[in-house]
Formats: sequence, C-alpha cells, structure tokens
Amino acid sequence: MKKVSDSTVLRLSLYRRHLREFQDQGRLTVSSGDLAARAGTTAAQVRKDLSVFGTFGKRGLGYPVAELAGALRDILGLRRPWRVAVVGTGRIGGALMGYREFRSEGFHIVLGFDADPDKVGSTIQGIPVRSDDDMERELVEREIDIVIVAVPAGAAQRVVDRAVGVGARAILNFAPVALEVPEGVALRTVNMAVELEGLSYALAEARRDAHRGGE
Amino acid sequence: MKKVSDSTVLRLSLYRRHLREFQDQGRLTVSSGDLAARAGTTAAQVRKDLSVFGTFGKRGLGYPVAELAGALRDILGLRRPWRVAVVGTGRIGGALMGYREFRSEGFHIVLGFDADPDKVGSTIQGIPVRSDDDMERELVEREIDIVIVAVPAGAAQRVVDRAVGVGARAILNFAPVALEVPEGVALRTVNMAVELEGLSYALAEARRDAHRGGE
DNA sequence: GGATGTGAATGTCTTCACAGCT
DNA sequence: AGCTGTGAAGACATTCACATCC
Repeated sequence: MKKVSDSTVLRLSLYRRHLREFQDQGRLTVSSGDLAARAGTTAAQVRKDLSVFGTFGKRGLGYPVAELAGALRDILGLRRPWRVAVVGTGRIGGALMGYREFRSEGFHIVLGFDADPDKVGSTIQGIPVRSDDDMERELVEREIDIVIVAVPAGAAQRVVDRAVGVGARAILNFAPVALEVPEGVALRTVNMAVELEGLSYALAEARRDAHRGGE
Repeated sequence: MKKVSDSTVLRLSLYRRHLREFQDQGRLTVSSGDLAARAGTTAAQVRKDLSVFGTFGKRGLGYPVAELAGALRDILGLRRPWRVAVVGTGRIGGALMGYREFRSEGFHIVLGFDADPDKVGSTIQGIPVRSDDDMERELVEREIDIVIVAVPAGAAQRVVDRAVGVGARAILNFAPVALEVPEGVALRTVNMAVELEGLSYALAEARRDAHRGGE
C-alpha cells in the first residue's frame, strides 16, 4: 500500500465528522467544496485526499453523503469497536476515561491502571482501575487494542516499553515527552504544553513585531 | 519577520525541555546530534531550526546549554508568565485547570467559566469559576492572554467569536471541531478524537496488510 | 453545466554535504 | 579533529488547471 500522510488521515477524520452533519441535515450529496468549507481546507485537497483511497464521487454531482461516510468508516477502521486502556488515572487520565467523544466513536475504555494502591480496585467513570503491576497480564487478557498513556513524563517511556513488550500496536501519549517505539507500533503524542508554547510564541512574536513596527 | 513553521516552533519547545535535562546533568554544552537524539529528530534539523533565530553554537564545540535554553525561553515568549482562562469546566476543562505542567511553564490559569449555575462561584483546583455570561467583561478586566476552549463541539465557535470580539489573540481549542478565527489570532486545536482515529487507521491498515500478505 | 479525478506546477519542509570556524 | 551554519538537492504536500464524465 502506498504511504498515506498523517495529515491526510487527520483530514479524513474531519471529513467524516462533517459528513455526519450533512447527513443529519438530510443532504444526499456534497461537493468537495462543501466539505472543504466546513473542514477548513480546499476543494482540491478534499479530492486529492479521497482519491488516494478510490473514486467515490460522480462528476457533475458530488459525493453521495451516506456512502462516503461509510467508506471513511472503513478506511479509518471504525467499523468495529476498539478496546482501550488508560494508564495513569490522575486528572488527565480520569477525564479521558469519561470523555464521551471516545465512546461514541467506538473507542471503549475498558480498564484503567494506576500505581496508587488507594485507587486500585475502585472505579472511575464506571471503569475499573487495576494495579499498574498487573498491566502486562491485563493488557493481554482483556485484549486491549490501544493504550493511552497519561502518566508523568518520567514514567511514560517505561510504560510504553512494557506495553510494547506484550504486543501493544497503538499508543496515544499525553505525557509531555517524546517517546520511542519500534517499527510497526503506531504512536501519537498529544503534547498540550507544547501547544500552549506555540501560542506563547505567537503572542511574543506579535509583540515583537509591534515594537518594531511590524516589518 | 520571516515565517516560521509550526513544526519548527513545536520542536523548539522540545529542545528546550531536553536542554533542561542536560542542564540538570551538569552538561555545559550539547551538540546538535545530542539534542536530536533526545528530541527524536536529526542533527541537521536541529541546526536548521535554531539557525532561523540566530547563531547560538560554536563550531567544533556545540551549543552552550544554559545560554541556548535562555534564548529559547525568549523566542518562545516564556520569559514572563501568561494569564490563561479556561472556558468550560467539565472533566477536560477541570483537568486542565489542575495540570501542573502549565503552571510550571509560566501559564497561570486565573479563571474558569461555566454555564452551569451550580458551578459558578465555586472553585476548581483552587481557581474561581465565573459565569459564562460575564466572560467578555472578565476576559478584559483580568487581562487574559490565552483562552482555553473546553466546551462541547457545538458551543465552541460561539465561545471563540465572543472571545475574539473582546480582543483575544490566542486560543487553545479542545473541542473536536475545526474553528474559524480572523487573521492575527493564534489558534491551536488539540483534537483527541482525531488522534485516536489516526491510531485506528493504523491498526486497520496493518490488519489489511496482513490479510493481503503485506505487499 | 457542474463537479470530479489527476498530472503538472508550485510551495514547503527535510536531508545532504561541505566550507569554515574553534 | 569536531561540529556548526547553510546553500543546494531532494522529498513531500498542496494548489492549479483542465480533460473527463454525469
């Protein structure tokens, strides 16, 4: 299979979300321009992205909403639910365990892990919390597909190594640190601190420009 | 000023983090290769990124750790604290209000906003929650620099429009939706659902490859 | 007529490779 | 000798523009 860029996949997710809105409005077809306007991109980009996976539209007409939405579900692997575990049930991990958007998209968080003995055995948002010590066994037994890492930065690489050691293939990292995974393991990092610093940069930059008369 | 890409700014944040580690270890200089190894990129990339902002290294020697860390603080606008407000104090918003990484990097969350009258007047993580109705006035009076949006997708654009209407220049969005802002307003979106779907795509893709014999 | 699908052109980011400073 | 700084090359992503089909 040809390599597909991360940004294309990201946009496919967006397209699918907006397709559902069109569907709710009862629209039967959309043009690439319609979708682009909603997703914040261009018509050509929409067509290029979709063309990677096949031809879904009819010339002169546009794309059939329901059919394209279904195709995107297939492409994105959302046809069947995935089993997810959250490692680290602090504020962030706990919030993720209750995040409705995950469940409604077919990501079922079935377990949490924590090192704190006081938390082990309790439930958060109705989801049982297990001991960090049992992570490897539980990941295998409960057939976890995706591991969400929500531990402090210093502990994250160790968690990932252990998870990968028992066959984890997909990891979503919320620790503010760059992680290493072997080939064949999918890793995404959500680094909120880095995003904030990006804004800080923009503010500082604007201020510098102002002081200089914005050359 | 020349345009600097988002990915460069993102990496500068990472470099700064790792520089602190080197500093803690007592190292006085680092090479671009050292930094690259930690940040998960290449030596050439590190040098290119830094060269956009000046020349910080000494040939044959490397970069002075403390000095470069300081320069990056300046570049990223982290020399002085920023005042932040969180709109929407549900699970995600609440977790962000307690996120230590923000405060320790100089992002001071001074206010929360919520539409729920039961929450208004209370505090979350020691931070007062104000009424959503008073948002515009409070943003101005409390001189908020950065607005974090943690409301449901359907409410996000409205919040952004109101904030921008009273002069907000930087927005960090956690709602799973693409937002519009006028020129000159910095916007970053953290779309956790989209990231998960990226992993779902990778898993589905691996599975498709396996069934086909991985061409 | 209207909108797709796509090669070609353009733009952007990354990597190479090496001259030049310490 | 070691490592930076940087033009040039290469890879990748986006946009253009148009033939093609409904």
